[in-house]
Amino acid sequence: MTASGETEALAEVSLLDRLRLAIVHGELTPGQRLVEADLAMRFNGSRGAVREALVLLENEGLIARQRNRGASVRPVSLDEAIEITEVRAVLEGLCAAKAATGGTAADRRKLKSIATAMQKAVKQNDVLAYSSTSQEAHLYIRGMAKQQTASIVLDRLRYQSVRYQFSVAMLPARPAQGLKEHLAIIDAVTSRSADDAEQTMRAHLTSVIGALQQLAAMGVFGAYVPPARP
Amino acid sequence: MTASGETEALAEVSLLDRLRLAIVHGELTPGQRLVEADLAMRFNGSRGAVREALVLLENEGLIARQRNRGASVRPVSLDEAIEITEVRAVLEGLCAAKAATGGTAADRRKLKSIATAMQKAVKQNDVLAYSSTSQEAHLYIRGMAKQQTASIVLDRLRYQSVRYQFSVAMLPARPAQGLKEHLAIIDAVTSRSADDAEQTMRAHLTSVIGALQQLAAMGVFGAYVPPARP
DNA sequence: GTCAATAAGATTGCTAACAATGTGGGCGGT
DNA sequence: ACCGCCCACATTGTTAGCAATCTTATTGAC
Repeated sequence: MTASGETEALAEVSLLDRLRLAIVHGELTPGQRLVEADLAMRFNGSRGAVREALVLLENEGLIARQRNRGASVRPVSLDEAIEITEVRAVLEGLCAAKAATGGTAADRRKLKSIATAMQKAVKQNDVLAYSSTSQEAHLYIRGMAKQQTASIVLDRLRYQSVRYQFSVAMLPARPAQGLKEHLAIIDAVTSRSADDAEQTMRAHLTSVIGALQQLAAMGVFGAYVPPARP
Repeated sequence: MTASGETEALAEVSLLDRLRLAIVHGELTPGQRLVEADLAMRFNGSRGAVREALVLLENEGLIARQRNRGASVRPVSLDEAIEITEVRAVLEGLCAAKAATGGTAADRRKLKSIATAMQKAVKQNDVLAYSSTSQEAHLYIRGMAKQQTASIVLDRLRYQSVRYQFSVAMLPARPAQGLKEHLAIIDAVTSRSADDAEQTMRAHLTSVIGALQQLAAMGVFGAYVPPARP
C-alpha cells in the first residue's frame, strides 16, 4: 500500500541481499558512508529494516559501524582475503571428503558432466563460462557433502572475497591451471576417495592463495580503492 | 540517566552477550518464546537494542525468528553438534598447523606450562580444572595461529554446542583420553611440526565426535528438552 | 460431538518525532 | 597566520503509538 508501487512486485529479494549486492558490486565503494535514512529511501524499506541489514552486514565483515557515528563500507585487505581462502581451503576440503563418501551415483554423473562443460569452456577460452562452471562444481560438491554448518560458513565468507576472486580468474594462466585442479578434485570425488578429495581441494585453494599473492606483487589492489568523497 | 540505576554501572557487557548467556546457561529453555518487550524489561534496554541482539542470535543459530511471529530459543540437535565439531576439527587443525610454524619460543614455553597444569588437574581428578585448562590450551593455540578469520568463526560456533561440550567432559573416561590427545597436540605444536599439529588436533576432535555419539547412544539428550508450556 | 467461521488478544513491524552524540566550521585570541 | 573553543548541523539511538499479522478461544452449523 505504499505510493511507489514500482519495485513492489519483484521485491522477493531481501533488502539485505540488495544492499550486500550493491556493496559487492562496487556501487557503494569502500570507505563510503552509509546513512540509514538514505538507504531506506534508495531501497524503499523502513529505517528499521535498514538497521537490521546493517547489523548483519557488520557481522559479515562487509561494513564497519561505530556507535552514534554510522556505518561505512569496509575495504577487505589482501591479508584478509588470504586468511579467508585458507579457511575456505579446510572447509571445502571437509566438504569434498564428505561428498566423496556420501554422494549418490547420480551425483557423480552430474559432477562428471560439469567437468566436461568446464573443459569445453577452457578449450574455447570462455573465461566467463569457466568461472561459472567452476563455481557450479564447488557448489555441487558442497551440496553432496550434506554439511550444512560448513555450507553456511562458506556462504558467509564468500561475499568478503568476491572482489578478489574475480581478479584471480582474470590472471592469464589461471583457467588452464584451475581446470587441471578442478578435474583432479572431481576425479577424486567421483572415485569416492575421501582423502584424495580433501587433498586435491586443499591443493586447489592453496594455488588460489598463490595467485592472490602474485596479484598483490603486481600491485593490482591499489587500483579500485578511491578515497571517494563527493 | 534512567530511574533504575542498579545494573547501570556494571553494564559493560552488551545486551547481546547477556541474552546469549541466558540462553546458553539454560535460563531460557529451548522452545521458549522470546518476547521483545519482555526482554527489553528484563535486560533494561530499548526494544530496538533487543531486536538487534535477536537478529544476531538468529544469525548465530541460537534462536529462530519468524516474521510477525517472534523469536524462540532453538534447540540444537545432536546431528548439528556433530556437524559443528567436524567444522571445528578442520578449523582448529588449521590453527594448530599455523601455531606450530608461527609461534614464538615464549609461546611454546607457555603452552608447555599449560600442559603440565592439565596433567596435574587430571591426576587430581579435578574435572573442572581439566576442562578450563584444556579450553585454555585450545584458545592459546588459536592465538598463536594469528588467523583471525578462523578464530571468529570458531567463536561463533562455540555457543551452539556448549551444552554438549559440557556433557562430553562428564564422561568418565574422558579426562584421561582427552589429556593424552591434548598432550600430543601440544607436543606437535611445540615441535614446530605443522602436519603433526593438524593431524593430532583433528584426531582429538574426531574423538570428541565419538564421545558425542556415545552420549547419544546412552540417551542423554532427551533429558534437558522439556516441551515446556506453562 | 466435530468442524469451520469468526472475533478477540497478543506481538511484531513501521512511522514519526525526539533526545543523545559526534562532526565540522566559524570565531576570537594570540 | 595559527590555535583552541564553541555552536550549529547531521546522524544515530530511543520512545511511544499505531497498523498488520498471527494465534487462540468462542460461537454456531451440521
